[in-house]
Amino acid sequence: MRPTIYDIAERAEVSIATVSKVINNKGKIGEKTKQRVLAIMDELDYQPSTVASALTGKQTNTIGLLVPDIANSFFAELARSVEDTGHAGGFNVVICNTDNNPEKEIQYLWWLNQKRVDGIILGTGIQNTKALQDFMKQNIPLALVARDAAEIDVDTVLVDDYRGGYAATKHLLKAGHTRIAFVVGEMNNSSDTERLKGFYEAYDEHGVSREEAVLVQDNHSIDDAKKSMLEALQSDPDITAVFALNDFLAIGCIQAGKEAGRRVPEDLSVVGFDDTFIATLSDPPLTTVAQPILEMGRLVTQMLVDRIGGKNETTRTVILNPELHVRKTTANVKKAERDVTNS
Amino acid sequence: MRPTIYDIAERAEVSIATVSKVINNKGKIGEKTKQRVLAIMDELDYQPSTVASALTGKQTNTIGLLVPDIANSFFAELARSVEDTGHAGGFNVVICNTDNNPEKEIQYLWWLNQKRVDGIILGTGIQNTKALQDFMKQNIPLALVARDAAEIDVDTVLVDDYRGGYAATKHLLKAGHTRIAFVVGEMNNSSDTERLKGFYEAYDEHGVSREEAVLVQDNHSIDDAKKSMLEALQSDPDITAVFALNDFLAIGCIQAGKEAGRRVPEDLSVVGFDDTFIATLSDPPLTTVAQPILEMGRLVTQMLVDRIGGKNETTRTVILNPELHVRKTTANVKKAERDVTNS
DNA sequence: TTGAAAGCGCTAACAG
DNA sequence: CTGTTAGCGCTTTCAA
Repeated sequence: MRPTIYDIAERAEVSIATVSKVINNKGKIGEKTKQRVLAIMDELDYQPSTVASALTGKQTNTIGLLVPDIANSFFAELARSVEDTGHAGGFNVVICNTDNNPEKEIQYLWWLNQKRVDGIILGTGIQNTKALQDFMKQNIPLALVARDAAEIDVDTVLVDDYRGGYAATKHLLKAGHTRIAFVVGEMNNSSDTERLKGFYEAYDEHGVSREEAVLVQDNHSIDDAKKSMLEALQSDPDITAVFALNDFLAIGCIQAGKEAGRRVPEDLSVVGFDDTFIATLSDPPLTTVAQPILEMGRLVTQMLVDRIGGKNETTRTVILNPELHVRKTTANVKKAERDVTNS
Repeated sequence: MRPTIYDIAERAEVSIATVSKVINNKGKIGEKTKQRVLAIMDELDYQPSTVASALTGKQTNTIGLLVPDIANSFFAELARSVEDTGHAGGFNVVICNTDNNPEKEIQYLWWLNQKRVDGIILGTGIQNTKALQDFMKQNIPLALVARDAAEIDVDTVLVDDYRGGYAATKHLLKAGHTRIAFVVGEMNNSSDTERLKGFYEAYDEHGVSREEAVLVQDNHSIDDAKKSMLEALQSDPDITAVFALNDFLAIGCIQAGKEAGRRVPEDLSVVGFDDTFIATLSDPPLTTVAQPILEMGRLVTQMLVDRIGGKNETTRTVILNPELHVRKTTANVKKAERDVTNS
């Protein structure tokens, strides 16, 4: 069996209290005893049980991370950043895939609570606000990332989605596009709605009627986006550009464009969102609104760790600026028309 | 504060032993008391502390997963599968990114041990065999996935890398390619060496001299692959095909090809490995040797969970068959020559 | 059926 | 400086 603090105490001929003190480097212990105890701990491969010390009021040094799907690059990259930062602070992180399923979200929350994790990062929308507020009575540190939830008062890190939507749209509008497809998932979270607001704001500012825009909803995968974009392109050939709310959907749109015989970017401009690695690997490389994923992960984790440590009193919301990364999937609409004529 | 078993017992006017029994559905308790206790637990949002019960001999219901980098799609998809399967069995999973760094590998192992996780899945090469064997004295259930380690006796799930390498190469050879670049990372694990063996075996079988092959090593990223492939292509224009050991590297090679003015697949055929989602999203879609990632994750996790539960006595090694998925990045070399002549 | 009591491995007063 | 002791929240005999 694994050695316990008693085994160490016995072999070192001291009390368990003394051993505990050298483990935690607390109180005063003679240098000699300390060395002796240390030597024996080493010899026996002794490690204090986190389980036992957690029971006596200490932490579990574990945090939970809820995301819709870790296989989605955005969340994978975010998780990497969270884990790195947590690791640096002595924390392990347990991942939870919610699939945006309200029941799984709540279930995971309670599971983590039962395991006495020290804190939880929510990278998934919590649909059931009531249940969440109930949960918060447990008083376990929470932090939000890439999600906004005005109803609850917790540390939050996100990107200015409104500006992101605005920037992407303006870029397209300036290139002469007016009939733009807005390709989105469920449109059930603040990110989506904020981006749409920015989208419309740009329309207004350019004096283009919002009627010109075409909303393409309910896209949950590359294939969904491809399919619905294909339909949109067929029923409305005037569409010359698309703004997709994540890089995956954008890739689907590029594929749809190609399948519909539209060259990208000459005949169809595409802008994505997130700037995960697939944006650079796409062909052509994708113009997209970049979220500083790694920084977001680092920030939330740091905020959560600080809160666990009892620092920062008031809750904070950090809003980062998204940045439009112009690559090769967007072109001037005039150029597009000229090309079409020539071919 | 969170309610404890004592609070429940008090309110229900029974002993904590009774409460414990209804929690675990053990022993015999009167239906009435049972209902009363249950009602109170519910009312108080009571959840037994995993920490406390783990201290009294029960499990933590947590497993660890070590991977080089969760941001790498192969491991992200694997992690998703592991988490799903674990979740179904009542386990949470904590992720650990090792970056293939021997020190991090060992450190994580001991961290997890200290937290008393019930088992660990190794999806990363453990370079330090000695340290690993030392660790195994802790007697904590271990399982390997996508890695082979003949030195240690643990449950293992992997793909037949030899066959995978052979299949990919044969596909290229049959298309008339002989000068093939073998693009690999560090070549420091069994997967890589086995695939190389399969690669050479195909050469031998086709009566092509192994001298024809060109090894391109030390590629750790898309950019690495792109760069070294570009160099290879310039210094050796006779190369007409490449076999890259993962999809990322393959994408880099496609990019290199395009940059070198080679059309893919007409002037350069590319075969990857893994079949992560980026293979379908690449342009053209990537021909690649598919690993059944989800199944692999499901299997190891199930094996580990079974072992934790005290089932399966002897350790097992499950070898899955890789499958060549032919898509659009490979073409006949003759056709390539003809095309070149025409243009 | 129910309960009393002894631990699980560790921490934290409080005494010496 | 070092040791004694009382818990932390739960499980598990063993009696009643």
